[in-house]
Amino acid sequence: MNIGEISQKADLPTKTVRYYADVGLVKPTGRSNAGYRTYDDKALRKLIFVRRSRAMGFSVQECRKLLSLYEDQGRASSEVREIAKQHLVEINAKLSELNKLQKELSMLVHSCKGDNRPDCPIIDALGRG
Amino acid sequence: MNIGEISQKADLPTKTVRYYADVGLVKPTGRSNAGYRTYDDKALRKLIFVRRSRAMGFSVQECRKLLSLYEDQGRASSEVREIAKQHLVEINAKLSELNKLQKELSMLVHSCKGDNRPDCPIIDALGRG
DNA sequence: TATACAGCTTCCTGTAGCTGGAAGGTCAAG
DNA sequence: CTTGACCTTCCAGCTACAGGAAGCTGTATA
Repeated sequence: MNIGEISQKADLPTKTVRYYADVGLVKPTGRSNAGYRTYDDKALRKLIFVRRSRAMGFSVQECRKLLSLYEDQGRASSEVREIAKQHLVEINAKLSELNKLQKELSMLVHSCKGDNRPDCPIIDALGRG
Repeated sequence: MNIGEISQKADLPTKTVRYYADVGLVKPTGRSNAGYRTYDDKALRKLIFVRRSRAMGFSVQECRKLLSLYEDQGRASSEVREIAKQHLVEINAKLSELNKLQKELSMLVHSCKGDNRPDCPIIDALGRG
């Protein structure tokens, strides 16, 4: 497979596949005579794995680790679980922060009449403190 | 005020204050003979306004707009409200995405025993599809 | 066979919002 | 006079790519 084909199958932009190759996350299986990157089905599975991991919010670094565990038939599931748990902690933190933000901002939006007068509780709230 | 003093009062790193000056968000009031940035109380209020806006998740671009509205005594509150509302939409989108993620990942973490055996539902889930 | 056109290559730049560091000038205290 | 804190500019790096230029390759068609 050339990069275009695998990009389609993995549902990733070619730019991204090339990037993953550059940073050594998923390297091409080989090169054609003309220098084209070539990929096999195993690489495809890896790319899909990475896409899904990224969609789960794992960083490229984390994907690197997860991928090596994915590859390693003898790995312990505890390692994977640790990464996922840590990630979950971060997600929860972000979630509660966003929730706070949402409450505060929606309160402000609702308290603001949004008319032509300059009186605006949103601006006032941002200016205080 | 020199940059150090205003940074403390505004509760922002000097690097950040300098950055805001560079991008023209909050410019120093003037320069001392030695070339030191100098700030007055009005600039301080602006910096605090920006800090709070950033904490509310507004981008620097949005802060630029909000700041000009903050400065403009004759502005209509509807403009501010529009920005805030749009921002709220984005926050809500992110929130629901994160919620989905959280559910999925915590399900995976709970279904994974995390022992020394290589059998791992997390990896399996990432590998499928 | 010429030519068009899609697909591939590398390399460079830019994004957001800073942060860290190097090299060097300035200011007040001891 | 020296020390040390504070300031300056400039340059690099961070994440995870995206956009684009210049140029080679592969195939289909006139």
